[in-house]
Amino acid sequence: MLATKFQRPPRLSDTVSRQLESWIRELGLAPGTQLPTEKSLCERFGVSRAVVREAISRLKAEGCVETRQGLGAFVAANPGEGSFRLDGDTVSAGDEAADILELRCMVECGAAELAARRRSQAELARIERALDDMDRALSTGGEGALADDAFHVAIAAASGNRQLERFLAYMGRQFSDSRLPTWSEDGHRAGRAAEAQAEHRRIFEAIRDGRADAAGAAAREHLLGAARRLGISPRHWPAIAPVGQ
Amino acid sequence: MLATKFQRPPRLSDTVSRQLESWIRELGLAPGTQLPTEKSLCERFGVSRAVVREAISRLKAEGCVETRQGLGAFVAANPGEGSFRLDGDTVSAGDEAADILELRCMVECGAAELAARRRSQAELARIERALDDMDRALSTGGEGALADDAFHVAIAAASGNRQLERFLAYMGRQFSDSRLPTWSEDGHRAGRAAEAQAEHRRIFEAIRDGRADAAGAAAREHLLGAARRLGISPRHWPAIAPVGQ
DNA sequence: TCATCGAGCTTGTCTGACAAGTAGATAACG
DNA sequence: CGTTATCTACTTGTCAGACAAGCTCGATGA
Repeated sequence: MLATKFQRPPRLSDTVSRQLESWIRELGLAPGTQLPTEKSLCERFGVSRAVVREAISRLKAEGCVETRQGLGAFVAANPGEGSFRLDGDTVSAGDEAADILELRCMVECGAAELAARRRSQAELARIERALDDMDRALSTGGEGALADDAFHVAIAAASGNRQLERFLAYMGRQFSDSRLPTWSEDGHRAGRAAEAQAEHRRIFEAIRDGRADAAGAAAREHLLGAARRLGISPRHWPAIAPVGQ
Repeated sequence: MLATKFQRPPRLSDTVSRQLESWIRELGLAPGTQLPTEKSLCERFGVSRAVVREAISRLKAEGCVETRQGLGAFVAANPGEGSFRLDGDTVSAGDEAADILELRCMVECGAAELAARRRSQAELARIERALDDMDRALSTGGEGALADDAFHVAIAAASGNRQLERFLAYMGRQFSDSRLPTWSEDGHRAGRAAEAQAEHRRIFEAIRDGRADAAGAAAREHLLGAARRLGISPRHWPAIAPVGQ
């Protein structure tokens, strides 16, 4: 099934974009250098403009090309540095996990504050639904990690800031393991799940009541609690606790 | 010149790809799920097939969609897994520029607070050096954007959080244009450069004196000022101003 | 029952056209 | 002569319609 993937003839736009990319890299074109026009690329590669445009569209998505209507296409400022990545290996290492948690704390607190200011009824309901799901998981001893995820995603969405939402979603994915110790059987028994849920509820109530500062503080408490439950608390971490006091 | 970036109307294909992406994530479509056909997407978004194809091409490049000729388009195995990206094109749309600034504000304020707590003498000196460079640029009417960049990078480094530093460096790259209106000839004449520099100095002094809250507040003021200088202040933005009051 | 074929769908590619934005030359004006 | 306004040529962005290539599935026939 997947084998067919490898014998499928490559699409023209892929070929062109690959050639263009290596062309840029090999010639070491400086950022800002203008690329040939679409028309001349069509002639050079012997393809239609649609293909060239799709190839360029891909390079744009990869961040190594920018285009301006009426001007042309240019080598982007930082080819290859177009994205931010927290790679999985570093996430587990002690200090870096703490750093990431700290970064996440800043953003998550900000999201909670904004959510308290801007939440709509629908978004509030979505947050509460996730909260209820976790309540159920708590009473049945079941799996609550998914609802936990949904809870944080819903808060990010309620912040009304799409970029913030995307960034937190990204961090959440990288940190998906981090909820296991809380919602595992052990976590239920040791009361970690109940503890986390209490923190969740405080965040929700503050957002519901529109108390931005309280929401931020509750989020901070929750992240601190998460760090404790994960056993993370190196030299760096404690420093952020007193923020706002 | 590059400042026009912020008022450029977003391209249709960007809008479509963005909507498609959020659509996929919000519905939580499982990997392998088939997407609507290009034709129906055209009707749904009211655009031509070329636009839909470019949007999909972009999602393919981002790795969250795969297509098979004769079959259709499908949600990829790991949608948006590997990295986080604020791409240059989406930065242009007004609301999104505001969202990014808002996100940046959270992180930059946090960095300033941490820097005030953790700065070493060497890091402090590095910040001051960048500040002096900007002073020189100010008095000679010269170019200060590079030193401006160095200033913020130095603060991020002084936070002692590597991940935070990397993330701010990434955002700084994406936002490199944003300092032009401040340090351009016009910016010098209109006093924007002097204004920014005064804000810089307040941040530096708070960090030097170890006043974390003041450093955070000064950073917030600076980001608000930057937004003002860029002419960004849509519905979203003002809400973050009163944080901490 | 089973192999074959074809209609009808999908994406991939091509073509030609027009709209929108920019830079540079040209012309008009003080 | 210098400055401003306009116009032209060129670029990317978008549209429309067509055909090619690949896939699914049911009708057809042995």
